[in-house]
Amino acid sequence: MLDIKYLRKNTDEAIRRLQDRGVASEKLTELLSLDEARRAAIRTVENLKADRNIASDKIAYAKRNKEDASEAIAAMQAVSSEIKALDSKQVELDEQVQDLAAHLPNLAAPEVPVGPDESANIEQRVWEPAEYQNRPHALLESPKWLKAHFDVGEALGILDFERGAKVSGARFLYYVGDGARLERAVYNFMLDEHRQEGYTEMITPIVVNDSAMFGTGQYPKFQDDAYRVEGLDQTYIPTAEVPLTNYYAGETIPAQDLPIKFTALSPSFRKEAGSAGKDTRGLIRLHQFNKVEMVKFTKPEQSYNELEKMTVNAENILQKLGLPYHVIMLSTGDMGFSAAKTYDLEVWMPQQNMYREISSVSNTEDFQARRMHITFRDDSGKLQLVHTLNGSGLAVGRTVAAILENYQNEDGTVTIPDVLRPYLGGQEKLIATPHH
RNA sequence: GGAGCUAUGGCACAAUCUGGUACUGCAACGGACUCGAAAUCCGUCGAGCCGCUUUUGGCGGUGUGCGGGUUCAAAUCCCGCUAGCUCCUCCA
Repeated sequence: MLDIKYLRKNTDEAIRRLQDRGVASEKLTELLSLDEARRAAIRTVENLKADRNIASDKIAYAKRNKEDASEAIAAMQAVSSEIKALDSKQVELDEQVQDLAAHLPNLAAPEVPVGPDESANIEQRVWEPAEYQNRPHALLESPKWLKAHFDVGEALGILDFERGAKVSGARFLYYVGDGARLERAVYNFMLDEHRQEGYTEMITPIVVNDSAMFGTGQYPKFQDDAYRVEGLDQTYIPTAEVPLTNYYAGETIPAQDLPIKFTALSPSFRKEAGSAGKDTRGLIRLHQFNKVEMVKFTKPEQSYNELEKMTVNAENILQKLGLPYHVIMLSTGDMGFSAAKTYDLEVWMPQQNMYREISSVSNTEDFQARRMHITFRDDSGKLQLVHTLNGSGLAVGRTVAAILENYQNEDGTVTIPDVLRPYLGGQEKLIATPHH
């Protein structure tokens, strides 16, 4: 949620910055004129209420003294019904203002490139492991035997998309045998790394209420992509960002505790509405996938420094796994609803011959904190909104996909990255094995 | 799922039956006393949100778990909900 006072005072600037985010200027002018009407209604009704409070005191005083107050009561009857009518009018305006405001995206930080979509994103840096040029799939022309990750996984018998579809539907799968073990190794590795970096490990609810979904900005605008539990005020989380960030909803955090860092593994559920036909095979786009998430609560002046650190925390995972990637800064048109600034990490997929998103790290500044009412007391004792950040560290399924594609060998086996071997009993390769 | 009880400042509680300024204590803050501190005494103390404003402040509105209703007036009466506790039932 944007600060309505900022919108009032800096209307021209706000219009321009919202246009950068693809919001028509009429949305803001409509909001502000409703807000003006709302404040006028408040002024009127509050004057009446002040009168009523004084009159009520007089009536109470008279009653205590056994005097007749019927004339004053009769006069107040009219005032009271007027207040009632004006009150409901004001509540109506209030709801309209809230509803419009709740649909406005966050404003982009000044350094974020302005553009309509991903074409305006800016590459920040590229990384690849030192020995990468020696791998066969790093060649300009990929060898013929190079397979897509889902073909590698199906040939090894460790990914079963057919039975996933049979039991649940399209975009669901079973990990089988070493596939399940590899997935588990990957997220255990990620959690251990983040814990060493000072993140507190959490296991969160994976079903949350509407207020939590509103707090992080998924609701009310993006309900269509959520797995809502029918008949209940509850939703399967699209990311652990929701329960992790809402942990402190409505609370004042002791200032000396900031910054606070959480990490959690969780399944993530997304309907992928509007993605029909895209990435229909493999681990890239599923209705349910595992993700290790990082969340931070910071003081305002810390948040951009912490954003850089969190991005490095995500990059560290890819570097230790030896997976090539690049970091891009998303443009105003490509960023998520709540973000003021976002870095995406995209991992190299050699068979697709392109980078694919594997992590997204964002500073939402006080946008989510205002929706959730998360505050701290600054040095002068005043309440201030915290800043919240979130980032994937990383999407686990996509990491498995990147490993299968980047570490596959000509004989169909997959070499296990060094850092994962301790999590797999020292195993060095994935080899096709029968299972039941 | 069933029954009962509970929800009031940072904490602990009173007022609820019988509607009319939300009591008191602790904590906190300011001051007096003191070389200083403790103790004692005096004073202040409803967080947050909203509106107005001449903006280190002032005035007003709201605010007794949440949402409604009745009433001139609701902590108090009525309806619905949520959370916690106890018992029953069920369960990994």
